Amino acid sequence: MDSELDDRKAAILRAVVEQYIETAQPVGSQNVADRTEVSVSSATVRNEMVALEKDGFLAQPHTSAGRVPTDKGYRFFVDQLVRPGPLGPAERQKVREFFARAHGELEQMLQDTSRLLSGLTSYAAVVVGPPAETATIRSVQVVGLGARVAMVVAVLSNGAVVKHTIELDDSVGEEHLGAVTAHLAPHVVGRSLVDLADVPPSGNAVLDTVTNQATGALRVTAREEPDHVFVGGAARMAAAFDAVETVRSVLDTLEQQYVVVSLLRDVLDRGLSVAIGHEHGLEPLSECAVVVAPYGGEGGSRGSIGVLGPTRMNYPQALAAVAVVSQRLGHRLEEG
Amino acid sequence: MDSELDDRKAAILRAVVEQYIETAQPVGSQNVADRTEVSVSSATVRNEMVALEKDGFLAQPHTSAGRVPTDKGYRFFVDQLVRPGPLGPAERQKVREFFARAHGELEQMLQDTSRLLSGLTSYAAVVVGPPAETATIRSVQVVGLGARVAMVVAVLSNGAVVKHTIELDDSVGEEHLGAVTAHLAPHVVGRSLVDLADVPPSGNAVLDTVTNQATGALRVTAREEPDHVFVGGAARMAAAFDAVETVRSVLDTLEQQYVVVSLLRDVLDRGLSVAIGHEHGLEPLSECAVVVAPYGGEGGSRGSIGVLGPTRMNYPQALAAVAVVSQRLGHRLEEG
DNA sequence: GCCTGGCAGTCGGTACAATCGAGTGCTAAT
DNA sequence: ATTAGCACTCGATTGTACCGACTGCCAGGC
Repeated sequence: MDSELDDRKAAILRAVVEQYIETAQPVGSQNVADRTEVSVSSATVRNEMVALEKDGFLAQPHTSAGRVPTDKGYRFFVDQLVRPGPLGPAERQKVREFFARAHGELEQMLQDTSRLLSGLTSYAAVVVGPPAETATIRSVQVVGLGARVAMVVAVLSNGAVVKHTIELDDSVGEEHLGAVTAHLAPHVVGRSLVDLADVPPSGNAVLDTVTNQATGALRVTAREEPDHVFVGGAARMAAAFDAVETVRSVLDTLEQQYVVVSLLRDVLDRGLSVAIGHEHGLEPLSECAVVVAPYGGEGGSRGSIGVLGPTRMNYPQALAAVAVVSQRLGHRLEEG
Repeated sequence: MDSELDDRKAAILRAVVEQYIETAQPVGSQNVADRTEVSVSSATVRNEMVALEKDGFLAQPHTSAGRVPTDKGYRFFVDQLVRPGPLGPAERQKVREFFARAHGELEQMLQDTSRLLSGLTSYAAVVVGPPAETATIRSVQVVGLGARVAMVVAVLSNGAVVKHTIELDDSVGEEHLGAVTAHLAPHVVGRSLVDLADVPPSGNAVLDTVTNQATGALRVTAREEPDHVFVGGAARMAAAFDAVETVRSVLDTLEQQYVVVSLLRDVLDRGLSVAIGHEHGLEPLSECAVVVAPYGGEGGSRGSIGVLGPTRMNYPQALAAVAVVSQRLGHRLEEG
């Protein structure tokens, strides 16, 4: 394809993208020519611009307006023209402070992280918790709640807790549940939720029934427990767009957590760290770009974080923020 | 005060409010006079309107425009002019179906309930989970996670699970934790998180230290565990306002969960079920109204639900939806 | 052959005036 | 006390003119 551009075209494209990101206004040839990096006249810039437009990197909202980058233009920009970009000192400081006093529970920390990331970039941020598969069960317990209902609770090695209620037969009394716990625990502790073996029968029918219910419940949590998603700074999307209808549809999508999760997963699976406009298939987000990164090392539990903003987002900044936060978060989770 | 209005004034006020709720346009005297309920001329309506405006029930955006209800006008409307209002058959059906197949975990169900309520009203909905105080501990366990970190997990009678990590001394081994659990459990099971007694010392220094850490951790969860809040349909706020800045500030407030919780609590404490505009102190929500109801009976765990919309919300519908859902949800939670 | 200055042309945005019309307040008549 | 009528207000709409920021193209210059 034509994804090669000579130096001058590249410089012009860069100028347009940077300018447009900054001002949100179509940028004209004069404007570009004034930049020191481009030392040709506006007429020459215009000529190059028609070429860039023909190749699909730029577009014109209407005749006699400046040019605006297309998705393809942004793509070239992030792929070829942009280094990760440094984080400002103020932001560095924020990150440092955050991780210095980051404390406590996994979920709370992930939620706070999404707020941090949103604050750093002033876009919406998403943090997907580590999937249950990667953690092993440290402890399991069956607890009676009411007359005929009990709850299976398992503590995982990454500090998450999963639970699921089970319906009991009338014949099961509180006293059986302790036995079930005792019988069940040795066979599941140390394993992951996804590779639970069947527990060998004990001979006692009641006990075995409940035990099977419990392992079944655990398997269910592994399968249908939605990956925990934490969205921070959704309100900032309102500031990023001025069409209220766009805001609505973006927020609407953001509320469907599984959509967000699979979006991030898709992007990562395709080996990308940025998806722009229509590149991800989600129509309601076609005016958005996402910057994604996995966190968590090989050993520990892996998850992903992302920033969602308008296609004209500040890519260098977003890339830097996502990179730093994912790295620090990964470290943090590994040390427990 | 002047909170008494003769029948005609009341009828006119009602007409203005209903019309404005429907069209979002200032409503004029002619428009009101055309209504069958008001059988006087537009001139008379005008005369009454100046009175209503002087008394603060109506306002004029500018001269030569129609009238718009003030917060006080809405207040009179909901207090005097509106019966709870029936739920449409389609909505009834939605509610019925929802509770018919409502299943599983507490948190999931509350989240889904917020979606339901939002769907019924097409405003944003908030569900605040039952506070930890009302539930008693059914089971407690201390589980080692890493080298020097353990987790205290307690299962509550309402099906909630609270957890908190504690830092261990080097000298504490995995084998101690079982002993701590055994020593701790009898003294806390059956009690509420808020009235934990100190556990009498066992004589073993290490064991007692960890036990105290564990009870401390439990107390912390009771105190600082934020009430769980579930917001549904926040995106619908975008459709309710056309000023993007309003949308932003409302969403921003909605993200600060503790603000939302205390808003609902405040309203209920004042014995209200509706708070309009400036009646609740939150400036960013001054263009919003909330309709609130507690759920959960005397015995069971209590929480609250609410609908957040523009001041010109459809009060009859919102009141009906909130009433029905809170009642059904309460029943549902009592039966477990 | 590539750049560039110059120029005609396009088109959105703004400023201004005229007009329209919904709605008001007031008054006089019933 | 009610109402018909009327003068008046003022936002919204329309039309016009104009400005200015662009573009595309062409002809002349390096």
